[in-house]
Amino acid sequence: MPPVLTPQAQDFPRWYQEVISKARLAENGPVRGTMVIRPWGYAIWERLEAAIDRRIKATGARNAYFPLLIPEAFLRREAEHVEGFSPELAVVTHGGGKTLEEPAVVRPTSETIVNSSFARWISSYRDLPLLINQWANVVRWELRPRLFIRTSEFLWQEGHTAHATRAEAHSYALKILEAVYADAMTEELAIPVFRGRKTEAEKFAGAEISWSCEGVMRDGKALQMGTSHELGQNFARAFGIRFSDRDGQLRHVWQTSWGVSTRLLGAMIMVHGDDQGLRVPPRLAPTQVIVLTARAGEGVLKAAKTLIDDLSRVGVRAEPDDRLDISLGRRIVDHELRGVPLRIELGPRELAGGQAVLARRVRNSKETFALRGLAEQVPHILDEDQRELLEQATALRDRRVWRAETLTDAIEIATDGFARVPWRACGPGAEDRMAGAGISVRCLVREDGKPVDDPGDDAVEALLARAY
RNA sequence: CGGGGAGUGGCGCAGUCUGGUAGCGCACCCGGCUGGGGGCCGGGCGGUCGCAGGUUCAAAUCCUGUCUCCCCGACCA
Repeated sequence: MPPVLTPQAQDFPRWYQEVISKARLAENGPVRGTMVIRPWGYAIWERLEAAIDRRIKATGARNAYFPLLIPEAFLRREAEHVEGFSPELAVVTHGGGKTLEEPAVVRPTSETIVNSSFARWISSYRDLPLLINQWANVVRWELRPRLFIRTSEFLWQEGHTAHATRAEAHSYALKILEAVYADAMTEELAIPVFRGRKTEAEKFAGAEISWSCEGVMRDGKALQMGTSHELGQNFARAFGIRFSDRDGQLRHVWQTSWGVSTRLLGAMIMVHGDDQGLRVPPRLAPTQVIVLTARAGEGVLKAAKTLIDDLSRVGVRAEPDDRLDISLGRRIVDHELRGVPLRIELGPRELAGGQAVLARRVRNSKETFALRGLAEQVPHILDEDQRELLEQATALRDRRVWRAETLTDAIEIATDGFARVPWRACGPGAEDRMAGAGISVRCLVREDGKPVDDPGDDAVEALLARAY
């Protein structure tokens, strides 16, 4: 595997600098391991964010913003939740020049502060379902931050909902997993994902059931790309979120929470990146076509401008590169490193023949096209490349997944990929054994593809892998 | 907290074992050439070798102490 694909500190490729940079802990610096997304990376994120946001809103959810600081006592209300998060909290002890009577934590996630509001907002079944989402940065003081994948501060989307029944909460949690997360990952990021249920050991602190999307990186390791939790009535009881039902009974709400983060950018890099740099899916690329003028000349600049206008007219995001003071090779490499999907080269030579060279980043190919009518073909080429990226990623994934019948075989396989093994065959204590080998159950799935209602069912399989 | 490794011009590194004029690549500056895949030639600027102490005629190099950073593991979107 090309080492360049894994964002290890020792092999930061140059293109990494274009997407993200790591802010170091310094006197004037921010939190250790905080991500700073640079303009090109941010523009990619912005498109991804918009794509996810659209899908979230289509489920009926609305955006809101909640406070950054959470009274410590809120965290303590849900026993498992506080236990899960305590070690990684950043705590504010001073404010206004004085020691605070009660410390406040910087949100690691917002269940507690959101639910303290929900308790006041909900009183009737008519208030349900309440579907709220927020885009926010959160802080988790991880022992060991990892670039892209686990930074101390990260930007994400967290959804919080309240429903009248368990069944409603259940189906909503799955709708988010499927119609929002899996769909955006497949269609926008061009990354295929496994959807499944977390084991008791792996589920979210405070949840009854956690569902997740698991991606397979180029090196065979797993990345949890998104989670959707069924919180049952745990937080409802802790925060007193009750409603009068149709029958006049006072009941606790059933809740969900779910999130995806800038980690998705890490997934994009680790799945699609190659030794030439990043490859950005056309749908997410801030610039889809770079029109590169090879040499100066009266006709050339004009032809480039015309082409860009034509491309814009058919809905393609195109930009010129006419920096003739920089060598051609340098300019080409710049765009390759950033993963701009298409590069069209124009020079006197092409112009004389009424042609242009089209270089496709996804398949690393180069062909000559007639200039006339080229713009109209570009949208189709971009669609094709988007599809091809997904196909490549799917093939890559499928090569990494193997079936096993016993836990021993599965552990062997999972040291270098994914093992799919009957969960029942693993038996009690299986997860401890895996942990010894650096492996974990990424999620539980069913052979028939349906969600896992009962982990004890014969049809349930476990997906084992090493994880980021 | 456990196990490794590294601190040398702006960045990346060699030199340390075996003490003897601090070097290389990139970047930067100047001049010229070149311009269809990270340009070439020549000239230049820039470092009290993490810090403190010690040994020695002489320390980046040996000794003692100390600080910092990175990697692997444990925690995790």
